[in-house]
Amino acid sequence: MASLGANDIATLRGLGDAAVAVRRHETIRREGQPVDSIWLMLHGWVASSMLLPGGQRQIVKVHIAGDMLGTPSMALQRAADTLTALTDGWIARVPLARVRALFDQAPRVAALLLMAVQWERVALMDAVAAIGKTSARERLAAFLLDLHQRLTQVGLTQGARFDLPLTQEQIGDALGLTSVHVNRTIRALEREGMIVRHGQTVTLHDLPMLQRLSPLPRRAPWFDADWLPAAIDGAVADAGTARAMRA
Amino acid sequence: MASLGANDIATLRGLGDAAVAVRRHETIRREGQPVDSIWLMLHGWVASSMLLPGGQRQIVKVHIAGDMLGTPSMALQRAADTLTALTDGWIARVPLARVRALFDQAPRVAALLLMAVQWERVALMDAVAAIGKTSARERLAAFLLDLHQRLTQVGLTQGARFDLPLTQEQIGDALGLTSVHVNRTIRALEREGMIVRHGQTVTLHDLPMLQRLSPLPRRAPWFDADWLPAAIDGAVADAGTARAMRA
DNA sequence: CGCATCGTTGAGTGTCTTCAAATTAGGTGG
DNA sequence: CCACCTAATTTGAAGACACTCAACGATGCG
Repeated sequence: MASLGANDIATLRGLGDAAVAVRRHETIRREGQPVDSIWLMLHGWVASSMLLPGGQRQIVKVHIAGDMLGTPSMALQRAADTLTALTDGWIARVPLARVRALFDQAPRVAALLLMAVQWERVALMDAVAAIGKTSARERLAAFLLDLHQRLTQVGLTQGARFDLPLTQEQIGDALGLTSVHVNRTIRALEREGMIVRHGQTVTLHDLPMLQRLSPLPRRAPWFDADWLPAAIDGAVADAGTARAMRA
Repeated sequence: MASLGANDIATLRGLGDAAVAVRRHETIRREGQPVDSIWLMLHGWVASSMLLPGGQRQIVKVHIAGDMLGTPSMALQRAADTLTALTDGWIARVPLARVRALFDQAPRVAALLLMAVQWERVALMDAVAAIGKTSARERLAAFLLDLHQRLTQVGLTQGARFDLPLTQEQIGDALGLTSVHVNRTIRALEREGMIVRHGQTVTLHDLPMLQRLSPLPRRAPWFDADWLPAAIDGAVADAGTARAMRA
């Protein structure tokens, strides 16, 4: 459990209802809707986005397998973000009441949940810094490295290669850029030999260079077993949950 | 407790050590340092900022009285953000062990803490959207409105007027702009009669217009007593804590 | 009163955007 | 399996918003 090494997404579904399939472009939950549940992401890609009055869409987070979806809005009356499937996938609903119950019945899991949320908050701080202060090149490098790292943790990379099922417009929405400029930036990195593309597949061909270009540090999580309240419902469930919380 | 109406910052300090004074420009905690505590903010202004390799500084959050400081880094081995006093003020340290204990001893407070953190996460999502997709004018309007609202909740506004002890460079660091452009934008809003300044004092002279300009919605928190686990240590402490958690 | 910090303004530059169109890829039905 | 249609990528050219560099003015503190 300590360092998120566990590998059973299945046990994590102890919290959730039966898995449900979602299709590409499908809206899981729209912003403004009342909040009554969160979701566990079992397979596929989902974007959490916000629509601005001017019609622009900002993707706030790109979710992958193992992530928890929609949790920020649990402190709100109406959801702040829209959850849209970027690919076909599988999700499992978790009624908020079940999350609530964790605090009484599984304080250890509740504490892990808090840590996971704080981790997400740091990721958002990184995003603010990247979007606010860095160039398109740097932002794109950080974006690719972050995805590579997260995908590696759930076994969805082949070495430096991984599948990136986002359109350049969606990448732009995530990075605060237009699709046109995303394209130019991607092609520049490609021309310089830092990345290689084949269809949706991206290979980080010069990782050291990309890391030098990225403005964001790699962060070390701190899941010290001693920190947390005593276990109640067994290490297996915890391991799965911790993995889910990586989102 | 339900809607954060309570008003005793003092009780919230039940969690914290004795108050400590900080002076303007003083660093409370530097990024990269090991994490062993958080802080409650009793008085003054504090910036949470991140330093990028290029030397740029991004202010990720401007903290005011009643906020909790440094909590995102509790999921990390080393702190992600630097906490710097923007004005003289008072803070109270809370060892992480005491936060940990909440989960076993006061699940209701722990649940409130999670909600407060999620609320902060939404604030960061708003920041990402604003910085990523909006103009300097819109961003500044949203910034002023947000501060006005938060300051009002802790009784630090006089109607539409409040004290804004940030330099234009600091405002720029928070909004992803240079101080020069912040200045031009502020003066434009001023020229158009939306705001009035006297020294550090700002008056939102045309609130409806500013709200129309701001790209961010006003968000309604959801602190439903029923949602939370049963109270353990009394409503008074909860009220104070909830207020603290607004940060 | 002098110095440092902060605010203000001008002029020129650059990164990214907007607008537009051509090319390529992907998916569906015949 | 090809034809077609839509979605996505790619490229060009022009424009805009915000940045950089620089200087001057105001403000406040010691």
